[in-house]
Amino acid sequence: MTTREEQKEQRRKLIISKALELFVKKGYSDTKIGDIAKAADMSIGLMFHYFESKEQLYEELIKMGAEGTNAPKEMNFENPLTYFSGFLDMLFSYAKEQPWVLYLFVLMAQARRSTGIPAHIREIALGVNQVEQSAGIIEAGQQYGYFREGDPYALSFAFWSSVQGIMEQLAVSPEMIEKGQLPETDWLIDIIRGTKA
Amino acid sequence: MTTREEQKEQRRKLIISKALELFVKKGYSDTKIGDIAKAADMSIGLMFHYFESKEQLYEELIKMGAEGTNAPKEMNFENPLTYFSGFLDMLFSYAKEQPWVLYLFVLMAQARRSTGIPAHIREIALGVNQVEQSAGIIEAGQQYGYFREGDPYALSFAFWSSVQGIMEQLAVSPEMIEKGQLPETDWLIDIIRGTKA
DNA sequence: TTATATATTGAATATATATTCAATGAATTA
DNA sequence: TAATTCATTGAATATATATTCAATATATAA
Repeated sequence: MTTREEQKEQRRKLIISKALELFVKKGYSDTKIGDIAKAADMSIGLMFHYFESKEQLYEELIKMGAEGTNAPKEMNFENPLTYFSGFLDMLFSYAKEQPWVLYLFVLMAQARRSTGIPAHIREIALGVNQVEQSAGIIEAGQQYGYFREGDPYALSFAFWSSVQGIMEQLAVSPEMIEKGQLPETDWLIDIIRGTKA
Repeated sequence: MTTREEQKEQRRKLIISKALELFVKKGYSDTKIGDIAKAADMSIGLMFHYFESKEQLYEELIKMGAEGTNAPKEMNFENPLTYFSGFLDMLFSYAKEQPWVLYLFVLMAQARRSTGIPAHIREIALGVNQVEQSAGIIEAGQQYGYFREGDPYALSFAFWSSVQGIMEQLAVSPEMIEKGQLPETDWLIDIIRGTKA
């Protein structure tokens, strides 16, 4: 038997999780409140009992993502390459077990790019931008030969945009995950590492 | 002095080009007819004089893309790697001069992925899918050491999803293009080529 | 020049969908 | 048990936006 508080918390989590999946797969505007309600098996009216608006629900997800995807900042690593490979390994391993981690990553990327999203929410997503930070790591690492030659910012941009493209596609291609046809970490690392012996 | 026919043709082209840019930057649903009308500097009513619906306008763009992005199929190449590098070179060079080539590429990619798009239009976009075709080329090329080891389909998927991610981001980041911070072809080729001496 | 066809507009309409709300039932508390 | 608070619903409302249309201006044709 669940108490009312627990019940409420579970409901909220259910909505959050269904909404996340839908937002990622259909985008913010194409995800209708009705879609979420149906996915969570409840009336539209009830949705508004738990979240005051579609926008606020979306904002809550973005805030979760803002915390979650900040993780790598705190990771410590032996050499700068493992900063990147470690993050990718995590993402790929979660892709199978806990797709919501992957979904959150994709959600953030979409929010940063899409202009159809309420400005103040987009700001939050833009605050978490791996490109800038990684450019610094790449620049430093280039001196020791960890990374290939080239504009550090452009390298960082290429790497993260690629990761984003792959994750976005994976999010709507469950069969790739089931079949075990996930890209390998090294393939992507080679974008920034370049050709080594 | 322009004749009416020419005038009409120019108007259509203007609408097409503004719509393409907006669809790519904001997505199908977030692009309002009013946005296109404003961008093309005409009334909403006039839009409907030239295109019978937003959907039909979008479909026309997708059909253009279906022809355009088929191009590499006809390219002949000395070794299988130039099949990919040639396509990338083209895309990057057009990114500066004729962004609409890049836009068309992105539009197709988005249409393939997004479920918010009318089904019959999405079908058209799905008909042009580089992943399948490239997987065959990669598989064949692997035997001669042109490509790295690994599931050919997964390699193709990784490559094209990366390209897509980069182009999509470039489409909304004009400053990257202006600053000349475009990724280099080799960086992306190394996803499938791997580490060579 | 006159008549006809096309271009253009702004206002009207239709529709989808977010949001509100009054009513009802179920759980909690006194 | 009685009173009160919370959960839930379906119907009503508000709003945004695609689409239609009648009216007007401008170009072409006779």
